[in-house]
Amino acid sequence: MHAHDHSLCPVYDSIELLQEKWVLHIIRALLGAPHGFNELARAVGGVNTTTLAARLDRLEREGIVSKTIESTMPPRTRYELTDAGVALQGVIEAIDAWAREHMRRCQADAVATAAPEPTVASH
Amino acid sequence: MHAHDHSLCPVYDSIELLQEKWVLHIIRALLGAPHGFNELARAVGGVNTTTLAARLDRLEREGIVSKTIESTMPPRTRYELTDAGVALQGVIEAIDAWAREHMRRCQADAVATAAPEPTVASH
DNA sequence: GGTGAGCGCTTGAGATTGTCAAGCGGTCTA
DNA sequence: TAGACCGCTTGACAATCTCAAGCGCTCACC
Repeated sequence: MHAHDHSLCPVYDSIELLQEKWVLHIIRALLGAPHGFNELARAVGGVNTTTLAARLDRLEREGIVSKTIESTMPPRTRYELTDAGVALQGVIEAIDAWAREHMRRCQADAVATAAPEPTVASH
Repeated sequence: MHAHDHSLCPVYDSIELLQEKWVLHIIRALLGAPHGFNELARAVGGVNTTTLAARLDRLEREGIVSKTIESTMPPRTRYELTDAGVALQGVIEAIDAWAREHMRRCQADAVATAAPEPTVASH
């Protein structure tokens, strides 16, 4: 692996973390509410369980997500954001704002003005 | 591949775009100033030229980066952010803010928090 | 005037990362 | 008693990213 000079810059490291595939999607989903494993997979939409497991593992080690086993049998787990995780709301909101402004793509904005909530994930 | 319901959500699409490896790094570098190709590679630190070329190509097609050929011989090109690209500053700033706050990593700050073990809820 | 370093990329081969399908043991709903 | 769902894991495969090298060319230097 490369050990470039940038690696002591926290911003660089954060980007490194956040750009892993599905990470931002996962955080966005979790900002809405805690989720179980398969439930989260569905909320995110398109991840396969292998990758999801790997991401959650990393995010937990990084202190962004916390995992609570509510019961082993029947299996029930809860993934939710830690304080550090919730703090990423600012990032998601910034993306959200940019998207609405510059990402018209296929749609004229469909659902505008429904929620008094500040922008976070809704399906 | 997947034609999920999510794919008409601009936020989902934006995340898809921004999480491609090196994209955020590239934008961050370009927020500082326009760059030539190799110069940009150095500023980003760690990208290889193959990937960088692919990213710039995509970002240009998405209208985030603009490429200006200043001279073909000697070769000199300038990559810079479009208005839509500059608008991503908010995203980078949000990441920046989060990083400073929650990305201790190398710092002797790792006291409380950071619980690797899944906490088991009993009720 | 010849050497070397720089420019903006591209190529083909290899390493890394992400995906798919299937499945384990179990419980809960019908 | 059948089926759907739970939280994952495995092993085989595909997509993505990386490496080293190099093309044609110009410039700064000795």
